[in-house]
Amino acid sequence: MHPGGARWSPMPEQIKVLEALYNGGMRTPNTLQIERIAEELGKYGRIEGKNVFYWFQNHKARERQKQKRRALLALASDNGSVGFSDLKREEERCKRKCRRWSSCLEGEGGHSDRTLELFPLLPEWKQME
Amino acid sequence: MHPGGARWSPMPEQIKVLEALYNGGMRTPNTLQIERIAEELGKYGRIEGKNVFYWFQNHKARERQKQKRRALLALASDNGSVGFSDLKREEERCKRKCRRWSSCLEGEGGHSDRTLELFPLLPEWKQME
DNA sequence: GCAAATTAATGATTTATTCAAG
DNA sequence: CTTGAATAAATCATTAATTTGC
Repeated sequence: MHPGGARWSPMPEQIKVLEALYNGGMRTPNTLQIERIAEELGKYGRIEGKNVFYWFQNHKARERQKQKRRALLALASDNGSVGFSDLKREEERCKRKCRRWSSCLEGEGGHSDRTLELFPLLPEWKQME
Repeated sequence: MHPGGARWSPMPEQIKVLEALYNGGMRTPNTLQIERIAEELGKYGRIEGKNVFYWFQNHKARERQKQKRRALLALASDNGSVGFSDLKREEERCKRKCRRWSSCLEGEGGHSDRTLELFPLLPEWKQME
């Protein structure tokens, strides 16, 4: 499972609590709140603060994604002149293009550091654990 | 200066050390490295780990920006057929368009965020700090 | 010279995107 | 495919340069 070195896999009870908090309006809990939530959720399984932090980040972002898709879909069904797949295709084209601009001549060679151990020094972070 | 609640303002010596590390190839130091660096830089003025973390993030990102601009400029001066301002304008157009897609019908009335206190766990979770 | 007004740098957060485990 | 984890890009906010009118 994940004693040792695997990623956190939330228990159903933990998810229920997290979603309840989210539906209650919580979006970016601060350190203290995160600690308390982690402590509470610890009753149901191993968990640490950063898991709670990431859960909110991801859930918020992915709700936005869904919302965006729904809106796009709604627009597509309203307007007969341009179909959904057209919108979708155009969006992809644009994204690729933007990515192109962004990564234009990025490398410069240089240091082959490719950093090893990563870490999340998260905003509002302090010696969790 | 910044005892209390202002933002970190790096001393010249601190900057020199940070830049030396950066030029040496360091990009995303891990927690241990950050702590050591912060400890070292603490000799020259108050500093904490997250300042070091943010410094590397920002410095890396802004070096990329400069690089990108330089590359774009170089391309522009090489190729007479398409001017710099053209590239710049097209980039902006695309970015706006992408942003448009992203923010399309974003709100949709969702939660009135700052409402409801909720949940038996976390006594008094509102009004943190 | 010298503050008020603007603008450029940059520390700190948030959001978007990507990677990879399962 | 879903989603935890991590990085990169965009944005916000405050401070320092600098310009400008007196």
